[in-house]
Amino acid sequence: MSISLIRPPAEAVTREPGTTCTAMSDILNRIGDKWSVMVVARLGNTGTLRFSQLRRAVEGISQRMLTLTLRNLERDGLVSRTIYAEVPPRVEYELTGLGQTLLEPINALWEWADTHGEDVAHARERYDSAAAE
Amino acid sequence: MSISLIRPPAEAVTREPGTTCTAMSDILNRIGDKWSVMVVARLGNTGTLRFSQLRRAVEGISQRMLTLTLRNLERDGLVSRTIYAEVPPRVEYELTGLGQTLLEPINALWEWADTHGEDVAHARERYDSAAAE
DNA sequence: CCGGATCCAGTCCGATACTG
DNA sequence: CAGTATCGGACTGGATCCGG
Repeated sequence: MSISLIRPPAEAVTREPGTTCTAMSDILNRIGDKWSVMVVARLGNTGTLRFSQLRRAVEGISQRMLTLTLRNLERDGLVSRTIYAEVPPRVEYELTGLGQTLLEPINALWEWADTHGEDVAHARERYDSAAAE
Repeated sequence: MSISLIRPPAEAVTREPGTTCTAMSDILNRIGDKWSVMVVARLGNTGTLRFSQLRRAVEGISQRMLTLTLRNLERDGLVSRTIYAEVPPRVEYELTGLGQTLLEPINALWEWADTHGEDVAHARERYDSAAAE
Protein backbone atom coordinates (compact mmCIF):
# COMPACT_ATOMS: atom_id res chain seq x y z
CA MET A 1 0.00 0.00 0.00
CA SER A 2 1.30 3.39 -0.91
CA ILE A 3 -0.09 6.85 -0.59
CA SER A 4 -0.02 9.07 -3.62
CA LEU A 5 1.82 12.24 -2.80
CA ILE A 6 0.55 14.13 -5.78
CA ARG A 7 -3.16 14.46 -6.44
CA PRO A 8 -4.34 10.88 -6.43
CA PRO A 9 -6.63 9.66 -9.20
CA ALA A 10 -10.25 10.50 -8.56
CA GLU A 11 -11.27 6.90 -7.97
CA ALA A 12 -9.40 6.86 -4.73
CA VAL A 13 -11.87 9.31 -3.33
CA THR A 14 -15.00 8.87 -5.36
CA ARG A 15 -15.79 5.20 -5.83
CA GLU A 16 -19.46 5.31 -4.85
CA PRO A 17 -20.54 8.62 -3.34
CA GLY A 18 -23.10 6.98 -1.11
CA THR A 19 -21.02 4.06 0.02
CA THR A 20 -17.49 5.16 0.72
CA CYS A 21 -18.82 8.44 1.94
CA THR A 22 -20.68 6.90 4.83
CA ALA A 23 -17.75 4.63 5.61
CA MET A 24 -15.58 7.71 5.84
CA SER A 25 -18.24 9.35 7.93
CA ASP A 26 -18.15 6.47 10.37
CA ILE A 27 -14.41 6.54 10.64
CA LEU A 28 -14.36 10.26 11.19
CA ASN A 29 -16.89 9.93 13.96
CA ARG A 30 -14.58 7.59 15.85
CA ILE A 31 -11.06 8.67 15.17
CA GLY A 32 -11.80 12.16 13.89
CA ASP A 33 -11.72 13.83 17.23
CA LYS A 34 -8.86 15.82 18.59
CA TRP A 35 -7.90 13.60 21.48
CA SER A 36 -7.88 10.33 19.62
CA VAL A 37 -5.53 11.75 17.05
CA MET A 38 -3.19 13.13 19.65
CA VAL A 39 -3.14 10.00 21.76
CA VAL A 40 -2.43 7.78 18.76
CA ALA A 41 0.29 10.12 17.55
CA ARG A 42 1.89 10.13 20.98
CA LEU A 43 1.77 6.38 21.38
CA GLY A 44 3.11 6.11 17.88
CA ASN A 45 6.35 7.85 18.51
CA THR A 46 6.90 7.08 22.16
CA GLY A 47 5.82 3.46 22.20
CA THR A 48 4.20 1.91 25.24
CA LEU A 49 3.00 4.34 27.89
CA ARG A 50 1.22 4.19 31.19
CA PHE A 51 -1.97 6.09 31.89
CA SER A 52 -0.31 8.81 33.94
CA GLN A 53 2.46 9.22 31.39
CA LEU A 54 -0.07 9.71 28.65
CA ARG A 55 -1.94 12.19 30.77
CA ARG A 56 1.18 14.29 31.11
CA ALA A 57 2.28 13.76 27.52
CA VAL A 58 -0.88 14.79 25.79
CA GLU A 59 -1.22 18.01 27.71
CA GLY A 60 -4.57 19.62 28.16
CA ILE A 61 -6.48 16.36 28.24
CA SER A 62 -8.59 15.73 31.29
CA GLN A 63 -8.54 12.45 33.11
CA ARG A 64 -12.04 11.71 31.99
CA MET A 65 -11.34 12.39 28.34
CA LEU A 66 -8.21 10.29 28.40
CA THR A 67 -10.13 7.39 29.90
CA LEU A 68 -12.92 7.68 27.35
CA THR A 69 -10.55 8.15 24.44
CA LEU A 70 -8.50 5.12 25.39
CA ARG A 71 -11.63 3.05 25.86
CA ASN A 72 -12.87 3.94 22.40
CA LEU A 73 -9.50 3.32 20.80
CA GLU A 74 -9.36 -0.05 22.49
CA ARG A 75 -12.86 -0.81 21.33
CA ASP A 76 -11.90 0.00 17.76
CA GLY A 77 -8.88 -2.28 17.98
CA LEU A 78 -6.36 0.51 17.65
CA VAL A 79 -4.87 0.38 21.12
CA SER A 80 -4.19 -2.52 23.44
CA ARG A 81 -4.48 -2.32 27.18
CA THR A 82 -2.36 -4.37 29.52
CA ILE A 83 -3.07 -4.52 33.22
CA TYR A 84 -0.35 -5.56 35.65
CA ALA A 85 -1.65 -6.97 38.90
CA GLU A 86 0.74 -5.11 41.14
CA VAL A 87 0.59 -2.64 43.95
CA PRO A 88 0.43 0.08 42.99
CA PRO A 89 -1.50 -1.00 39.92
CA ARG A 90 -0.04 -0.35 36.52
CA VAL A 91 -1.77 -0.16 33.16
CA GLU A 92 0.09 0.19 29.91
CA TYR A 93 -1.21 1.26 26.54
CA GLU A 94 0.27 0.47 23.19
CA LEU A 95 -0.71 0.72 19.54
CA THR A 96 -1.91 -2.48 17.93
CA GLY A 97 -0.89 -3.39 14.41
CA LEU A 98 -4.02 -1.73 13.13
CA GLY A 99 -3.24 1.32 15.21
CA GLN A 100 0.21 1.54 13.65
CA THR A 101 -1.24 1.72 10.18
CA LEU A 102 -3.17 4.77 11.28
CA LEU A 103 0.09 6.57 11.95
CA GLU A 104 0.66 7.27 8.29
CA PRO A 105 -2.39 9.43 7.71
CA ILE A 106 -2.05 11.02 11.11
CA ASN A 107 1.54 11.96 10.53
CA ALA A 108 0.60 13.37 7.14
CA LEU A 109 -1.95 15.56 8.84
CA TRP A 110 0.50 16.51 11.52
CA GLU A 111 3.03 17.63 8.98
CA TRP A 112 0.41 19.62 7.20
CA ALA A 113 -0.45 21.37 10.45
CA ASP A 114 3.21 22.10 10.97
CA THR A 115 3.69 23.47 7.48
CA HIS A 116 0.48 25.38 6.95
CA GLY A 117 -0.69 26.20 10.44
CA GLU A 118 0.54 29.76 10.18
CA ASP A 119 -1.11 30.26 6.80
CA VAL A 120 -4.42 29.31 8.34
CA ALA A 121 -3.94 31.58 11.32
CA HIS A 122 -3.03 34.40 8.98
CA ALA A 123 -6.05 33.83 6.76
CA ARG A 124 -8.26 33.93 9.80
CA GLU A 125 -6.87 37.23 10.97
CA ARG A 126 -7.45 38.78 7.58
CA TYR A 127 -10.97 37.42 7.43
CA ASP A 128 -11.85 38.64 10.89
CA SER A 129 -10.41 42.11 10.48
CA ALA A 130 -12.23 42.44 7.15
CA ALA A 131 -15.50 41.47 8.79
CA ALA A 132 -15.02 43.88 11.66
CA GLU A 133 -14.97 47.00 9.51
CA MET B 1 7.91 18.89 0.92
CA SER B 2 7.50 15.17 1.09
CA ILE B 3 5.65 12.88 3.37
CA SER B 4 7.47 9.87 4.73
CA LEU B 5 5.53 6.78 3.86
CA ILE B 6 7.28 4.58 6.32
CA ARG B 7 7.39 5.49 9.97
CA PRO B 8 8.79 9.00 9.87
CA PRO B 9 11.66 9.97 12.16
CA ALA B 10 10.46 10.94 15.58
CA GLU B 11 11.31 14.61 15.11
CA ALA B 12 8.49 14.98 12.66
CA VAL B 13 6.03 14.36 15.43
CA THR B 14 7.85 15.27 18.59
CA ARG B 15 9.75 18.49 18.12
CA GLU B 16 8.57 20.26 21.28
CA PRO B 17 5.74 18.50 23.04
CA GLY B 18 4.24 21.74 24.26
CA THR B 19 4.63 23.70 21.05
CA THR B 20 3.75 21.58 18.07
CA CYS B 21 1.17 19.82 20.16
CA THR B 22 -0.90 22.93 20.66
CA ALA B 23 -0.46 23.88 17.01
CA MET B 24 -1.82 20.49 16.07
CA SER B 25 -4.57 20.96 18.60
CA ASP B 26 -5.56 24.22 16.93
CA ILE B 27 -5.61 22.69 13.50
CA LEU B 28 -7.67 19.76 14.68
CA ASN B 29 -10.20 22.08 16.22
CA ARG B 30 -10.77 23.75 12.84
CA ILE B 31 -10.39 21.14 10.18
CA GLY B 32 -10.70 18.09 12.41
CA ASP B 33 -14.43 17.83 12.17
CA LYS B 34 -16.28 15.42 10.00
CA TRP B 35 -17.98 17.88 7.70
CA SER B 36 -14.93 19.96 6.90
CA VAL B 37 -13.04 16.89 5.83
CA MET B 38 -15.86 15.65 3.65
CA VAL B 39 -16.50 19.01 2.02
CA VAL B 40 -12.83 19.53 1.22
CA ALA B 41 -12.53 16.02 -0.15
CA ARG B 42 -15.56 16.53 -2.33
CA LEU B 43 -14.40 19.88 -3.66
CA GLY B 44 -11.01 18.33 -4.20
CA ASN B 45 -12.12 15.71 -6.65
CA THR B 46 -15.10 17.40 -8.22
CA GLY B 47 -13.74 20.92 -8.56
CA THR B 48 -15.99 23.96 -8.32
CA LEU B 49 -19.45 23.34 -6.90
CA ARG B 50 -22.52 25.35 -6.05
CA PHE B 51 -24.11 25.34 -2.63
CA SER B 52 -26.97 23.04 -3.59
CA GLN B 53 -24.65 20.68 -5.42
CA LEU B 54 -22.48 20.37 -2.34
CA ARG B 55 -25.54 19.79 -0.22
CA ARG B 56 -26.53 16.84 -2.36
CA ALA B 57 -22.97 15.59 -2.78
CA VAL B 58 -22.00 15.44 0.85
CA GLU B 59 -25.07 13.53 1.93
CA GLY B 60 -26.34 13.75 5.44
CA ILE B 61 -25.20 17.30 5.97
CA SER B 62 -27.86 19.78 6.96
CA GLN B 63 -28.15 23.15 5.33
CA ARG B 64 -27.06 24.80 8.50
CA MET B 65 -23.96 22.69 8.90
CA LEU B 66 -22.97 23.18 5.29
CA THR B 67 -23.26 26.93 5.66
CA LEU B 68 -21.22 26.97 8.85
CA THR B 69 -18.63 24.58 7.50
CA LEU B 70 -18.14 26.60 4.33
CA ARG B 71 -17.93 29.80 6.32
CA ASN B 72 -15.19 28.38 8.50
CA LEU B 73 -13.29 26.93 5.58
CA GLU B 74 -13.46 30.29 3.86
CA ARG B 75 -12.28 31.99 7.01
CA ASP B 76 -9.32 29.67 7.21
CA GLY B 77 -8.40 30.41 3.62
CA LEU B 78 -9.08 26.88 2.42
CA VAL B 79 -12.11 27.57 0.26
CA SER B 80 -13.02 30.53 -1.92
CA ARG B 81 -16.55 31.79 -2.38
CA THR B 82 -17.75 33.45 -5.55
CA ILE B 83 -21.12 35.16 -5.75
CA TYR B 84 -22.78 35.73 -9.10
CA ALA B 85 -25.29 38.59 -9.13
CA GLU B 86 -27.97 36.79 -11.08
CA VAL B 87 -31.54 35.70 -10.66
CA PRO B 88 -31.73 33.12 -9.33
CA PRO B 89 -28.61 33.80 -7.29
CA ARG B 90 -25.63 31.52 -7.67
CA VAL B 91 -22.69 30.95 -5.34
CA GLU B 92 -19.78 28.73 -6.20
CA TYR B 93 -17.22 27.20 -3.91
CA GLU B 94 -13.75 26.09 -4.81
CA LEU B 95 -10.59 25.00 -3.05
CA THR B 96 -7.87 27.62 -2.75
CA GLY B 97 -4.22 26.75 -3.22
CA LEU B 98 -3.93 26.23 0.50
CA GLY B 99 -7.02 24.05 0.43
CA GLN B 100 -5.48 21.90 -2.28
CA THR B 101 -2.47 21.14 -0.12
CA LEU B 102 -4.84 19.76 2.48
CA LEU B 103 -5.98 17.12 0.02
CA GLU B 104 -2.88 15.05 0.57
CA PRO B 105 -3.45 14.26 4.25
CA ILE B 106 -7.18 13.99 3.72
CA ASN B 107 -6.81 11.50 0.93
CA ALA B 108 -4.38 9.54 3.04
CA LEU B 109 -6.99 9.34 5.75
CA TRP B 110 -9.67 8.47 3.27
CA GLU B 111 -7.65 5.61 1.92
CA TRP B 112 -7.05 4.39 5.42
CA ALA B 113 -10.78 4.43 6.08
CA ASP B 114 -11.32 2.49 2.88
CA THR B 115 -8.70 -0.07 3.71
CA HIS B 116 -9.23 -0.55 7.41
CA GLY B 117 -12.80 0.50 7.96
CA GLU B 118 -13.98 -3.06 8.17
CA ASP B 119 -11.25 -4.02 10.59
CA VAL B 120 -12.44 -1.31 12.93
CA ALA B 121 -16.08 -2.32 12.61
CA HIS B 122 -15.09 -5.91 13.28
CA ALA B 123 -13.03 -5.00 16.33
CA ARG B 124 -15.95 -3.08 17.68
CA GLU B 125 -18.31 -6.00 17.31
CA ARG B 126 -15.93 -8.29 19.12
CA TYR B 127 -15.44 -5.77 21.90
CA ASP B 128 -19.15 -5.19 22.34
CA SER B 129 -20.12 -8.82 22.31
CA ALA B 130 -17.38 -9.57 24.83
CA ALA B 131 -18.66 -6.83 27.11
CA ALA B 132 -22.25 -8.04 26.83
CA GLU B 133 -21.63 -11.46 28.33
C1' DC C 1 -1.94 4.71 40.52
C1' DC C 2 -5.82 3.92 37.65
C1' DG C 3 -10.19 4.96 36.56
C1' DG C 4 -15.39 4.63 37.54
C1' DA C 5 -19.57 7.69 38.80
C1' DT C 6 -22.00 11.79 39.20
C1' DC C 7 -23.21 16.53 38.55
C1' DC C 8 -23.41 20.51 35.79
C1' DA C 9 -22.26 24.16 32.34
C1' DG C 10 -21.32 24.90 27.75
C1' DT C 11 -21.78 23.62 23.10
C1' DC C 12 -23.45 21.48 18.99
C1' DC C 13 -26.76 20.41 15.79
C1' DG C 14 -31.24 19.47 13.45
C1' DA C 15 -35.84 21.30 12.50
C1' DT C 16 -38.38 24.99 11.29
C1' DA C 17 -39.58 29.38 9.59
C1' DC C 18 -38.41 33.44 7.19
C1' DT C 19 -35.55 36.93 3.74
C1' DG C 20 -33.18 38.76 -0.65
C1' DC D 1 -31.25 29.50 -4.80
C1' DA D 2 -28.65 30.60 -0.93
C1' DG D 3 -28.70 31.83 2.94
C1' DT D 4 -30.06 33.90 8.30
C1' DA D 5 -32.60 33.44 12.96
C1' DT D 6 -34.32 31.09 16.63
C1' DC D 7 -35.45 27.31 19.59
C1' DG D 8 -34.99 23.04 22.07
C1' DG D 9 -32.92 18.59 22.75
C1' DA D 10 -28.69 15.88 22.85
C1' DC D 11 -24.25 15.43 23.63
C1' DT D 12 -19.50 16.99 25.49
C1' DG D 13 -16.24 17.84 28.55
C1' DG D 14 -14.49 19.51 33.13
C1' DA D 15 -14.53 19.15 38.25
C1' DT D 16 -14.99 16.41 42.03
C1' DC D 17 -15.51 12.57 44.89
C1' DC D 18 -14.97 7.73 45.52
C1' DG D 19 -13.27 2.75 44.94
C1' DG D 20 -9.84 -1.19 43.69
